[in-house]
Amino acid sequence: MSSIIRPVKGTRDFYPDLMRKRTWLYDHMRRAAEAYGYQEWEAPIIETLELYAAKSGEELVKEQSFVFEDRGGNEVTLRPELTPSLARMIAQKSRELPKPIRWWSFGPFWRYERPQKGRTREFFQWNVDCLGTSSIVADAEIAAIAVQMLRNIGFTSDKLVVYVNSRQLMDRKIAELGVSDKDGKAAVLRMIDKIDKMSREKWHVYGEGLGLSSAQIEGLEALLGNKDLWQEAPELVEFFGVLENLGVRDWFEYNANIVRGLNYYTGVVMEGRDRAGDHRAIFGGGRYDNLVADVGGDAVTGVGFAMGDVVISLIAEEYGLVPQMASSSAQVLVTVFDAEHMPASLKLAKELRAGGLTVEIYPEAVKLAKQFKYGDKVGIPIGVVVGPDDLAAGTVAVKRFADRKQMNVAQTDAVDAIFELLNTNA
RNA sequence: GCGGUUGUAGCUCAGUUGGUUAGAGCGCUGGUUUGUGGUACCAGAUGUCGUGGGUUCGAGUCCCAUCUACCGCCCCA
Repeated sequence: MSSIIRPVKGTRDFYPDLMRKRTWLYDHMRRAAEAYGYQEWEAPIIETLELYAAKSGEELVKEQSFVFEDRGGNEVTLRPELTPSLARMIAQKSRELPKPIRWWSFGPFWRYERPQKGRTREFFQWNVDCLGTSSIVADAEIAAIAVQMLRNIGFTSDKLVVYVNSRQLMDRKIAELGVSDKDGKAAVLRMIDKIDKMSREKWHVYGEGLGLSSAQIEGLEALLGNKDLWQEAPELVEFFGVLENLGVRDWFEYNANIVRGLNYYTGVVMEGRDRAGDHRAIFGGGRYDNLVADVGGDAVTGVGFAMGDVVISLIAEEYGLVPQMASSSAQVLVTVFDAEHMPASLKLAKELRAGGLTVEIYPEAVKLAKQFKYGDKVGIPIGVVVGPDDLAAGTVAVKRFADRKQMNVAQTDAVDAIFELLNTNA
């Protein structure tokens, strides 16, 4: 046991039980994105370090990415996020792609951090982005898609919430406090991000450490406590208005504390959370109007969000929203009466498949009880038996496990009979 | 990088102030039932007690180290 080679720290082995849950999430993500006309795409999972160096968070690139040299001596990184790859790909084709560009993606990402609850080193992330339009409708649409997915899996707005803020608004307000240089503003944004994580005293000390006066710190505090601040930002007023029309306004709240860590955000920023506050952010996103130009392309504006698979899975499990799913994808288990009847079972399985059913055959002539037990255990709804009596009569025994309903039907009618059983309730 | 918790059967765990052959439930195998699973009853198999050292007449239990997973901090796309 202890000699089995271990998996890499922070990775998860997707055994079928877990894989089914991931696929379940993926299906809901796909449905939500496609409902709004988004196209699926994918980027490479390794990129040059250079791609991230400019615009992602500094900590992210320097300390939390898997960076290594390839055999040619080039520095490459396992992608820690998708948006820079998106910007790069858009930049390459920005003149030929019809706008708005509506794309979604789901794939693996890596961050070299200490694994904890809701955080792994390899994780899967759903990205939805709309580029080539500055309309606030795009910001709201992106937000609505995230909510759509959460609704699809059974969440309601009393459990989850999306906090919203505007980088432009905060920029303006911070400038009004007398912080105008770029680095100073970035430091204040980080300070805002920390307000919920430290005591008021510590937070004040932290602010003083940044060189802020106590008047400035108190001003900032008042700012963050102001629930109506959004009314001073036309983009937020409009944003909430569009959400109203899209029918999802109840999921959203203004929150001045939300600024998000990424450096490239320029406008609306958002963060999905559980209202109970027991978990990390479910998704995060915002508008990034300069990113495509920053990787060398024409100016193409964009807005998007990313949802990791880990936190949403934890919360969905917590609220009992993940359905029980059968292990086997088969609708029918063809049993084997004894070794002599194996050919008859194989032929029957072939015919059932030809009739459009998914079929597992039991590969050994063990006693029927064992075969039935197996079929029930892996979640196959129907079992069939072809024994000597059936063979002589040209029939098969068809049984629905759920209610033990069993009937003998002519072999030629088996497909219809099974579909009938599958389509009626036990 | 810092602090803490943890590790005993396939799984979830119990195991007294250190004491002789390490237990339970679930699961698994067989049987009650040689053409039929979910319940019930009967029987059975299964352990380098994470790893390496140390203390002791004696260690699953105490000490040290180490690894793993987990929980915080840091950071967070």
